[in-house]
Amino acid sequence: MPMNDNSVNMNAQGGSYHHGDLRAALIEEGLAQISNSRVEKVSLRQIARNVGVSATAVYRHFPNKAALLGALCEVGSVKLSDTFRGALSDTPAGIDAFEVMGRAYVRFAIDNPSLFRLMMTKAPRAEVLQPDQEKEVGAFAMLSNTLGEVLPKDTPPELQMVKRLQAWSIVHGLSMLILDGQLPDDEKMIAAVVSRSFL
Amino acid sequence: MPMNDNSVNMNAQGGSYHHGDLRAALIEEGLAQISNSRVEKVSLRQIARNVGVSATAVYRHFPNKAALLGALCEVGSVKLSDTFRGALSDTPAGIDAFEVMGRAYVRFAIDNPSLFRLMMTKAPRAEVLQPDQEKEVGAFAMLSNTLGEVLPKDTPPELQMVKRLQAWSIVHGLSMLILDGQLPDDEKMIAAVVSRSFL
DNA sequence: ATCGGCATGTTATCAGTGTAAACATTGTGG
DNA sequence: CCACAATGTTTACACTGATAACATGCCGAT
Repeated sequence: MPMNDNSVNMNAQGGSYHHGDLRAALIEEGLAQISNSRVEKVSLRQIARNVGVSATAVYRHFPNKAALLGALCEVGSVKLSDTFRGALSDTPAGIDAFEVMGRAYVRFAIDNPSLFRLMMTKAPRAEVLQPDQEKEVGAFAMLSNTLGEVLPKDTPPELQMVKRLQAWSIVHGLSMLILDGQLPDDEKMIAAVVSRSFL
Repeated sequence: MPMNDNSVNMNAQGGSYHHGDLRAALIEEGLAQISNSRVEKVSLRQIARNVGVSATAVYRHFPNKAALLGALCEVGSVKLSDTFRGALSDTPAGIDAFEVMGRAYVRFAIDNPSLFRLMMTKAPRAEVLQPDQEKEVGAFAMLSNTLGEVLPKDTPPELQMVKRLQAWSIVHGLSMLILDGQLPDDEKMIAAVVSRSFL
C-alpha cells in the first residue's frame, strides 16, 4: 500500500478532529527530529506525520517551515540559557567562571548539534556595540558578561570589547570545528582551548 | 509553457550530443551557483539546466549530488591555499604573518560564504595530533604552521599545540559568526579580534 | 574501412519535499 | 441555537535527487 501523499487516515485512530494543542505537539516532535537528524533532513511533512496530522495542518500554526524551525530555535535558546545558569550555579568558588561557561557552550553545541547550528544561523545579530547589555539574554551576552566579571577592573572598554569578541570566537569556533568533524570531541582538548590563558 | 521536467530540447541549440568536457562545465556552473546562493539552494538540476544538459547526465560524471559538491570543495581548497600564499607573499617584513593569515582566512569566508561552509562541513578531520605536518596543506595546517613560526622558539610543544588550536578556533569562530550575521563585516573589528595580543 | 562496444548522452518515472487552494468539521459567542 | 471563526482535511503543483531503460556517437580492433 503506497503511502498516499499527505493523508492521515482519519477514521482509523481514535483521535478527534481537533488536536487540542497541535502547535506544542509540532514543536515537540520537531525537537525530537532535530535531536537525531541533520537539520537539512528535518521535514515538515515527517513532523506532521509523526504527530498524526496532515502536512497542511501545520500551516494553521506556522506561516511556513522556517517559522516552525524558528520556534524550535526559541526553545533552544531557553535551553542554552538554562545550561549556562546551571553551569554557573554549580561552579565552586575559585573556579574560573568564564572557563565554566565556555565549556558549557561547547558541550551544548556537541549535545545538540543540529539545533545549535539552526540557532546560530537564525538568531538576530548580537548587540555587540556597547558592553554589558543587561537586558540582552542571548548566548553571547551571557558568555560575554561572565568574561567581563573576571577581567581586571581597569581594562579599558575598547580592549574589553575585543577580548569579549575573542572569547566568543574561540568558543564558537571550537564548537563548530568539532561539529564539523574537524576536531575530535575530546574533553581535555576542549578545556585547554577554552582556558583563559590567552587573556 | 510549463517546463517539462528535465528535458533539454536537443534540436533547438546547435550543441552536439556529446559535450566534450561536461565534468568541468558542471563544476564551473556549480561554483557560479554557490557563489551567489546559499548552499542548500544549489540544485543539481539547475546546474544541469544552465549547462544545457539533462539532469541525469550529471550522474555519468558524479555518483550523486554530494560528489559534485565535493568537487566544488576541492576547487575551493586550492582557492583558499592560493589566497593564503598570496597573502603571505604580499606581507612586508615586520608585519605579523599570523595576523595576515588570519585576516585572509576571515576574508575568504566572507567572500565565499557558501563555499566556505561547504568546505568546512565536508573536509576530512584535520591532522592535529603532532605539529608541523609539512605534507598537510589544509586550511588549518597553513594557518597553524604560520603561527608556529612566529611563536617563541622555546614554547613547549603541548602549549604550542593549544595555541594553534586557539588560533584556528578564533579565526574560524569569527568567520562563522560573521557569516551567520551575528557580527558585522567590519574590517577594524576583524583585525582587532585576529590580533595576536592573546598569545 | 567497418563495425561493435563503451562512454556519454537522453527520456520516462518515482518518491519525496514545501506550499497554496478549496473543502470539511468543530468549538464557541451573539 | 446557530453562524462563524478556528482548525482540520484532501487535492494539486512545482520543485528536488535519483534509477532504469533507451539513444547516440567516438574509437579501437579486425
